[in-house]
Amino acid sequence: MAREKPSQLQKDVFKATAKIPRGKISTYALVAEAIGKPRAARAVGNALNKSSGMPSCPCHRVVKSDGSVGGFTGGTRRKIFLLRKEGLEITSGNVSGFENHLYKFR
DNA sequence: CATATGACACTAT
DNA sequence: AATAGTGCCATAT
Repeated sequence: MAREKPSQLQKDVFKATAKIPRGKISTYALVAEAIGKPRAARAVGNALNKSSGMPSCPCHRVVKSDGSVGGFTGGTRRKIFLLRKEGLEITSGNVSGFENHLYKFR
C-alpha cells in the first residue's frame, strides 16, 4: 500500500492541534488562524480527516465555533465520548461551556 | 485546468 | 433562537 504523503496543511494543522492541552478544546477556525489561514476552517477539517492514523491525534479536542462537536468520520459518538473523558460535558452534540475550555493558542 | 466534495464560519431572514 | 444561503480553502477525481 502506498502511504500518502502528509500535505503541508495536515502538518500545520497537526502541529496546532498537538498544542492543545488535555482537558481543553479548540475550534476549527482557531486552528486555521493558528496556522495562518483564518479562513481555512474547512481545509483544517479536511486535513484532520486525513490525520486518521497520526500519532497523538487530539483531533477530538477540536470542535465547531458554536460549541457543537461537529462531525467526525467514523462516529461523532467517539469524539463525544473522548471529550467527556477529558472532563468536558456534552449535551445533544453540544459542548457545555466549550468557551470555558477553549484553547486560544496563546 | 475545471468540477465536486467536505471533521466549517458568517450573515441574513 | 433556529434555519437557510453564501463564502473560503484544500484535496480528490
